[in-house]
Amino acid sequence: MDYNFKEIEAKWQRQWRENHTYRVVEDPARPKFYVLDMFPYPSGAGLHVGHPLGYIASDIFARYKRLKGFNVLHPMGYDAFGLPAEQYAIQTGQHPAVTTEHNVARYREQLDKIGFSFDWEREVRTCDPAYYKWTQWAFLKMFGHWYDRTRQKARPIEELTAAFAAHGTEGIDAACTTEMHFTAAEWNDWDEARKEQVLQNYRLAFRADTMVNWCPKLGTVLANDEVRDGLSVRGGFPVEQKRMKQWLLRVTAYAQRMLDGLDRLEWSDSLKEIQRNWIGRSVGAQVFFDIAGSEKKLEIFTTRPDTIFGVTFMVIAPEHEWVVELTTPENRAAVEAYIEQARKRSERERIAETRRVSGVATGSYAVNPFTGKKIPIYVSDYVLAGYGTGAIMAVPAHDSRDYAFARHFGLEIVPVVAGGDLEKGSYDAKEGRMINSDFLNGKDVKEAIALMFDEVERRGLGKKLVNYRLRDAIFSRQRYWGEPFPIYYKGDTAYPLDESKLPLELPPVADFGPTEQGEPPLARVKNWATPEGYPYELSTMPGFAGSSAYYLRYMDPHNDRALVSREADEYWRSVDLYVGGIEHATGHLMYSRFWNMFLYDLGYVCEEEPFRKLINQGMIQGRSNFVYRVVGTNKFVSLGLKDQYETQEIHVDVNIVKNDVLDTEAFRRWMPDFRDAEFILEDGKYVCGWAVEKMSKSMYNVVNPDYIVDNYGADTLRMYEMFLGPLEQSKPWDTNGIDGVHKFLRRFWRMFFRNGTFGVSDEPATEKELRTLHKTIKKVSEDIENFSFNTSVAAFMICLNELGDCDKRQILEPLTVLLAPFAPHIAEELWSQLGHTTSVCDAAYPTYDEHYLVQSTFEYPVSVNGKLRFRKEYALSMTPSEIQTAVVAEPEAQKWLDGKAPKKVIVVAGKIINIVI
RNA sequence: GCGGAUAUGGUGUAAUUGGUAGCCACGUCAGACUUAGGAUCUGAUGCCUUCGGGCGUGGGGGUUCGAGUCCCUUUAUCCGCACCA
Repeated sequence: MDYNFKEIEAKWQRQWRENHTYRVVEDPARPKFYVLDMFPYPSGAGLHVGHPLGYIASDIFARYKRLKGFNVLHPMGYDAFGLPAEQYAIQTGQHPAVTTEHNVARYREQLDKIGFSFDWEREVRTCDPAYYKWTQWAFLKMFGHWYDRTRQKARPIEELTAAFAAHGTEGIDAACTTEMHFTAAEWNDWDEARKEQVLQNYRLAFRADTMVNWCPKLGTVLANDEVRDGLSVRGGFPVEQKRMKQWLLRVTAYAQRMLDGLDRLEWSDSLKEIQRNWIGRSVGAQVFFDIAGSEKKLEIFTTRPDTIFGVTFMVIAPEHEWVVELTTPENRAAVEAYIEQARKRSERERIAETRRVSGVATGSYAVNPFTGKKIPIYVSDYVLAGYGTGAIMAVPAHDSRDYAFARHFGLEIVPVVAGGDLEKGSYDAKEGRMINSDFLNGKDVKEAIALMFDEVERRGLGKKLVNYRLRDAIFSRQRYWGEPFPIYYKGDTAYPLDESKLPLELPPVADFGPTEQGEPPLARVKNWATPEGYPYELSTMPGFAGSSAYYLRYMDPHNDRALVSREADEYWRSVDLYVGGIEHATGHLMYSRFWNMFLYDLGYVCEEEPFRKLINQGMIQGRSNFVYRVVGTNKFVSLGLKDQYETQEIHVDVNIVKNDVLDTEAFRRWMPDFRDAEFILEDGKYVCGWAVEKMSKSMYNVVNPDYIVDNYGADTLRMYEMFLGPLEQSKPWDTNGIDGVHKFLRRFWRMFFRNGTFGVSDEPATEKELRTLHKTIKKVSEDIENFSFNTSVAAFMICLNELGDCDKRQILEPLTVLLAPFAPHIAEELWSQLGHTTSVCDAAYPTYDEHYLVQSTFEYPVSVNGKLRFRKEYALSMTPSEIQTAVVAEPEAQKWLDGKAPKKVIVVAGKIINIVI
């Protein structure tokens, strides 16, 4: 009987579905394990072979844990709100809900073919009102809370208003947009709208007028992680800076906790590093500089207060709020022109012109608090409005940008650390002795920094401060296909919708683009307002809103009274293993941690961190094939002969190429142009060229998992994807080589059959066979635990090579279970043929017996003068000196010793030997 | 500029974690069975060689009896951040 994977896979997939084999229920009697994949955005293109890589790895791990006796939660769902469906809707007029539904069905079909052990009864979709009710709910909670920095915890906003009413801002250390100071009397005197305006400064979800990334082409604002190199990540359209009133989440309140939490997570170092950089903590000093002829003081942030004696000018960002005030009448025209020019430049242009020095003097002067000298204040766009205070003290001697600026404008350059040559440029003086710095002279830089922190504080000039690069997340999008905000307005004041009114469902619209007035699509909805007639917010939430807490929803997906019940949360707690792409490092993985920490503060979840261990699978790139057309003809020349002709390289569909050999008949059928193609062959074959490129339709290198499943089976696909290389490494997909894995499965299958009929022998296995079995169990299990799936697949192959044509139940039965996580269909079929009536999923994972692995002897390598000459087995029980004697007495050793007595015999840790002559 | 990662046969990779480099596959070559093979099975396959051996893990140096592995240095590629004060 042949290995008919088609029949077997269809049969078992049907059985699993009918028997709800992978349904999971909370069971306090069993230990839990939560294995999660990053849920996909169901795009119109469907899955290619790269997408399931992570899913296969997590499925193997989930199945392995289940066999080990864990109650495994392994769910799947869809991140269904988002831009592509909406862009498609604008173009075609098709409702995104319709295309999304269609794409979801297609994804499901593709996923099912691969034989995943998902509990589909827990499926979630972010665009489902029953789901996004809880996204809106969390938003309302954030709106209703502020962050107490003293207690490092989110607290209800009512506690803040009570404190304000009792003693104003006195004694309150809250995360806020700008520091505010007012008394209880002032607070109590304000009307509701004014109070609300003040509270927006503290709420964790708040509305503010800020500089945002505006993408005109998409007609929406974007978060920082959605912009790269001045272009939108989705679509690649230019993004510009614009001041707009937007909803934001105060993620910066959690910056320190998110930073500290990283140390406790089992994530890769590179991923942690990306998040650390993104948070960008830096310790420095806030220093106020007097402005000559003004009561005001200019606030700056510096990490190098030791260099203040070298400050010879100051620079503020073009967007700095005091620009107008600081500009003297005679400089007004120049400054205004500069600001106008800076405003017009897109982010992209600013980056491109990074090296060009530009700026203009305001005409005002500040006073260096330590030297007492008057120093000019400039405006330049090399200072960013969004970081620190938007103003800097310039130390041209030790900062390359300040240096370039000073040179350009002929400003004084004073070195304050010894050791560099200022003619050549600035030098960053991270160490060295201070000079030109009064009381700091002769001191070491590190010492000077510490002294200056104290001195700045003692003189009342400022204080030590921690600054973060992380910015609050812009949370509104002027789009249709997202969660509506549960917010309505009375005048300009925002009010939260009552929780009992959730979900606030997304209303239908006929046109998905912005209105003529440039308002979001929801402005087209008639009566988009509360029953009382107060208008709702017109923007919707961004893509990351729905994905920030989906892992919690899987724990209790049908609960309509809570995001997750206390019981379910306390059982599943947090994700034990999360598998997904590293591209979410600064987006989803930051927002989820923030969201979870917030819910943790409020007591809704019991773990502060959502994802304990995280594996980033590598990206699967495409491997394109080429044919070479002889220019001006319809002749195609094989790779090895192409240099003899003038050829044109043409992408050819990789699906009609096998092992780089073109199926010429299929090629003729592929496109009408090639129907009469002629071929110049080598060795009777047409060999194609190849290159690694991005997997895309236009390169004809997209390999569809369905195609592999149809031709080789899901089990082969699963094992081959793992065999391709280390999980975390990016690599090109190459169908060449899949035969090796397929052959393995056929060989395994054949071991259970004799002359076409099923039959295994009940004879006891030999010592050698048992040794192979136990070695394999140990190796495969350890490799799974280490996510080294490529080597575990290799271990299976080695096992079969060693077993030969062994047909013993004692060996084959445990191997079947061992193989089940990798190739569940074939394992299930063989398991049932072996006479079992229950699923192989319910089998017990085989354990290995040390008895078969422990060696009584050890093969010692023996080298003479450092050159390894031979190996010899000695008993483990021998002492080093016994081994020495034995080694020197070996005839082989004598041969190399050549009659001489060894000068030295080296035994390290009782096992490593070298003889020095 | 700062930070992270990677570099091993024709190809994907492996290496008991400092101990015979190249496991397992792909490919290639040879053979067997076949009317046939893009099926199956067996064997060979790092490079050079005067067949003694020599050389080999991006390059150079070091530590060590012994280095793919540790240290220094350098090059290349990939990724993240980036006028971040």
